[in-house]
Amino acid sequence: MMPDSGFIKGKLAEKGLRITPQRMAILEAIYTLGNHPTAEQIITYIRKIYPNIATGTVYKVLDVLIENELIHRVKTDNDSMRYDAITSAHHHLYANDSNKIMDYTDEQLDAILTEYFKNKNIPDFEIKEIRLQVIGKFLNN
Amino acid sequence: MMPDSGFIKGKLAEKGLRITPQRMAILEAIYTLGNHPTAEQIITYIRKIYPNIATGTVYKVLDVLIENELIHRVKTDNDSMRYDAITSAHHHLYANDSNKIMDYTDEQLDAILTEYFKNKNIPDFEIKEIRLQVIGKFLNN
DNA sequence: GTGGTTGCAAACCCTTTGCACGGCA
DNA sequence: TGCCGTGCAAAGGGTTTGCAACCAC
Repeated sequence: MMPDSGFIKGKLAEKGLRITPQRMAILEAIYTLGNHPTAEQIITYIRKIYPNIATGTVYKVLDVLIENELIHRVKTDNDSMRYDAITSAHHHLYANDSNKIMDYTDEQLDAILTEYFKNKNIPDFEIKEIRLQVIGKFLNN
Repeated sequence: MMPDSGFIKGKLAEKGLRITPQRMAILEAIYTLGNHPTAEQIITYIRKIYPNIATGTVYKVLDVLIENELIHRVKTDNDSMRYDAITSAHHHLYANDSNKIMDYTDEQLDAILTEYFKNKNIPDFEIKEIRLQVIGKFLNN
């Protein structure tokens, strides 16, 4: 996936964020890299065409993007943080032997969970988001 | 919750682990502290009665306990690691404004999820565990 | 113009590691 | 007794911070 710069610009503008080359590069990197890149992977990718970007800048921009809900942060039990462009609600499959993470989206599952929690109604807790982590391993590879 | 030392000893013995004062203290601390303590909270708690325990030892013991499935490691998006005595399969409620974590156990939910994934059967992926993270906030407190 | 952003490098913090000593089985 | 476990202190590594220069708006 290689979004054009208009798409990326739009995402930033939508949130009233200042458009800077760094922010565009970082957001584009996350969309392009796709598979839940680490900060390091994002930095490496961007430096190929933009060698001067600073590590600190990347972390600061990532924080801004998270605050503005343009990306998510994903963490596993024995891993550094990973970043993830927000497209729609989705769940994750974790392979605990290979550190791979895959998205899992299924409307039926979301419907089941919503229905379940509507009936359960946990007292004094307001649900904002439901995330499922499915842990296991990928076969044959 | 304040488990007696026989209970703790049993847990270690069950797994064929050598019984040492440090291991007993750490496991007992996790049971007693209850609410998903951080390593630091565990260390502080233990040092009150056992001032000489080394930080490195605590981390090493925690790793051993995890490997032997006596405890779990829980991670949130903006937090250091937390530890959790394993009692039975359970899910977590995260409050993202207060860093609180609560356990959530419900057999009906587990049944629904198991049923769902049995029918779905994700290709090339063998499920070991399903964890739900419910993110939101606690009301009135 | 000016307040939000960036680059840089040092600081941070939690966690891990190596090694000699000590204590459980 | 032999070997695993512990203490200690230093190193590690990803992330954060402070500040001056810079540039989007």
